[in-house]
Amino acid sequence: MDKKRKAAAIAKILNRCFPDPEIPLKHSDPFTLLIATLLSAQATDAAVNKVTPRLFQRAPTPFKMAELEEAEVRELIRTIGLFNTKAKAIVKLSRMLVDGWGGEVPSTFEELESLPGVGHKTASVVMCQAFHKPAFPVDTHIHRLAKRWGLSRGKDVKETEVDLKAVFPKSKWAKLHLQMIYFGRTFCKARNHLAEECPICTFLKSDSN
DNA sequence: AACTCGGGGCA
DNA sequence: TGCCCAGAGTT
Repeated sequence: MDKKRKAAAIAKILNRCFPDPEIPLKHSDPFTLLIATLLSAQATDAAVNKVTPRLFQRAPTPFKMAELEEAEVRELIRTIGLFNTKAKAIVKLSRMLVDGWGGEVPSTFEELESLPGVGHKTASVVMCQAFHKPAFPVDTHIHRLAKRWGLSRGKDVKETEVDLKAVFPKSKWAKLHLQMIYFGRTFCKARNHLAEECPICTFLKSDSN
């Protein structure tokens, strides 16, 4: 079967496993989602959810966040990995939003990626989850799954993103990003790959291709 | 391309 | 304990 048919079958299985995938603060405003996504780098949902209530109570908007001392932000997110780097980025980013964008989060890749602490992956999450624009955030989980499923031979996430965009319809990118991450965390783990219990591995094996 | 930040998860 | 991670920036 060709890759698009394989991809469609995989998407169906993912929908069954994770019908309504969530990320921290997915349904919030763009600023909150941006900060939560930035905090999520190399960290777990639980760790992020632990610090965001106090952080956003103290500074719910770029204007409020821009007024905080870096030391206070660092203290508010102290329990998260990379807290020093992230605190610096959050304060500077907020001040940039106030000075250059009237306190609004921009909705283009170029503008988002010009902000400190915001790379292509974080920008992609904001683009598709906050602004509902076409983007497929590809991280190391998704990179690994795409290769295991034979949907990409990309040697980095950049190449994998191109390959995945070619086989999945644009309307599904945002949801697939979340579903694939949860799937990678549950079944196709980086280490200790649970191939016997993995519904997609089972499907691909049973299929003659 | 390699290194660094950093607490947490997992073997 | 040691290695890796829902990345990004610097050298």
